[in-house]
Amino acid sequence: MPPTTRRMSFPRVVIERDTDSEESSSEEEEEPQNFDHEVEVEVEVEVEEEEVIENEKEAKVLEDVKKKGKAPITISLKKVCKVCKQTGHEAGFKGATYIDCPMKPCYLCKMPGHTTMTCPHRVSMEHGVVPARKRSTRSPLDFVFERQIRTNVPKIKPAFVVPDQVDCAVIRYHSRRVTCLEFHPTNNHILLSGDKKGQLGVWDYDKVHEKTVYSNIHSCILNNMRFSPSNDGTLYAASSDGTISCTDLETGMSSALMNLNPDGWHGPSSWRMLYGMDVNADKSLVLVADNIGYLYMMDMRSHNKTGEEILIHKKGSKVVGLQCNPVQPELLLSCGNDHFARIWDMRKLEAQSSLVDLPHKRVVNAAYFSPRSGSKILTTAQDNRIRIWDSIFGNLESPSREIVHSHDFNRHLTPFRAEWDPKDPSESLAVIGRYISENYNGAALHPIDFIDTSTGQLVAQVMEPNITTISPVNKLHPRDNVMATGSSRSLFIWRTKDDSELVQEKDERKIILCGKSGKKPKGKFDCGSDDDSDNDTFSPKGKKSKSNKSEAKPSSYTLNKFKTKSTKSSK
DNA sequence: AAAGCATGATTCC
DNA sequence: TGGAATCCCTGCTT
Repeated sequence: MPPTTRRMSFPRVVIERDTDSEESSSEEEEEPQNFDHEVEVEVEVEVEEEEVIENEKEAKVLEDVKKKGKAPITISLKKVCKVCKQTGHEAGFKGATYIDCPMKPCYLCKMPGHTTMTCPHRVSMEHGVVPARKRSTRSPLDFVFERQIRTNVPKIKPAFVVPDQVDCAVIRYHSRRVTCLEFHPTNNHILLSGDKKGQLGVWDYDKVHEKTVYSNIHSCILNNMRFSPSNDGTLYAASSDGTISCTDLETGMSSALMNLNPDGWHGPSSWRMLYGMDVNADKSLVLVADNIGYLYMMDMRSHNKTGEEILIHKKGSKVVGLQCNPVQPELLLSCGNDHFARIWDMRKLEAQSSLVDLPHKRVVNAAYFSPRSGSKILTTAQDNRIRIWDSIFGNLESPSREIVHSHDFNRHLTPFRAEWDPKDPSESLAVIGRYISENYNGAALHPIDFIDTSTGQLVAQVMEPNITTISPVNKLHPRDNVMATGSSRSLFIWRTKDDSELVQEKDERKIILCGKSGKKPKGKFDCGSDDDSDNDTFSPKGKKSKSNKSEAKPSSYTLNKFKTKSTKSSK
């Protein structure tokens, strides 16, 4: 299947400023940023000329120094690479295209000797995602064996359905970046979102305006949340404040069930945080793990801790992911900062007793069993590789596939996690946001990638000109062809184009602006009042139009800045 | 428009 | 072993 291409036109967008005062709290006064699309102008620097000038300047400096008879002070007037501090090249954005520092290893595959632009993992596919070569550490017998075991995976892969169009959004809904998302297990239009500040958002994206942010549940990062398997109005959340919260979504009442810091703050070295979390319906347990390698279990009925904590990862390292196998709930998968993902048998859980250790080259952000058979494992590591083990019953010595994909660690971003599409019967489609940007007709955009993990092929990359921030948090709906994205502080709901047109009468999107909006509204998502620039087309109208030869795209497509419903905006 | 800040894994000593 | 320096395509503010 060829990669799904970008949409050639974008629908009209209805923007509404949030009127209720439910917006998430935010200390600072906020000002919307500009979003006037300035098309990239390629500045072709005449290097030689510049060098001459610089040399002249340098010579002058040297001359002055000589006159004064003092020891020469080294003043470099040459432009210096901000990455390696050497001259002769410069790293950074040239328009919407990022130029790597050639002295550093490739930002994509991390190998030295080339840059992202010429990375072999990018060249063949134009957009940076290709399969790594399959490792040949397995014998043919392994594959035969594996085929016998994996019986419940369909032989013919159905066509993937990709939600590729933003249907509605809440902009600046959270007061800090979004850290996790969860769809309501039974109510199809409810999206739960957690943020770095510990706030919990509940948004009915069908009735777009129905949204709440709870700000008093946690005091810092909400790392993971799960619904109670026995009561879908109850949500558990694990936070870096060291507590598990249990929230009744009807009443908004919340209680802390576990507190790893009962004595309060005694400095960063003693503060405990909760990261990984899952629920085990069979055993009626909430499983959580902390920042120093321990696993805790809590009974969901009594809300009491059961048993002692168990060291499941290297002491002192974060355990960021926990998941019980969907088919065999006594199988537990964990992953963390010690560069391992591990499989455990919950019937004999103790330190050092893992069934399997899956080594990675860097921190493992996430590890998931496949959603239906539970027999595959998908991990996301900070070495820019997605790894897939095709069968937990087969040879687990090395991953079945490693897919090079840009999802680096950045301390200011929520860690990326590749997640399975729960609706894909073949258990091969996964979604993950992309770190490095693509020059998209002059705008640097960060697509969300859909990857066929059975081949490593990029199935689709979805993006939206108005989302200029990176989208590390993405969740596919368990039943509908819907995807939720958390990008910076905003939430987006994507649908497939056809579905979207069924839902919306016209080709219209509903965008709700939250957060304090300050003075003159102007720019992205915010052309509400007087900023009524009719220039909605986004085309290389630039001055020296020598840019984008390679981007052989239509000369213009409609960007449709998100408009207000108010009378003024539609011309 | 440029600079500053928030702040986590890793490396180095 | 532990603290300091380093970092890199961020996102926001002043």
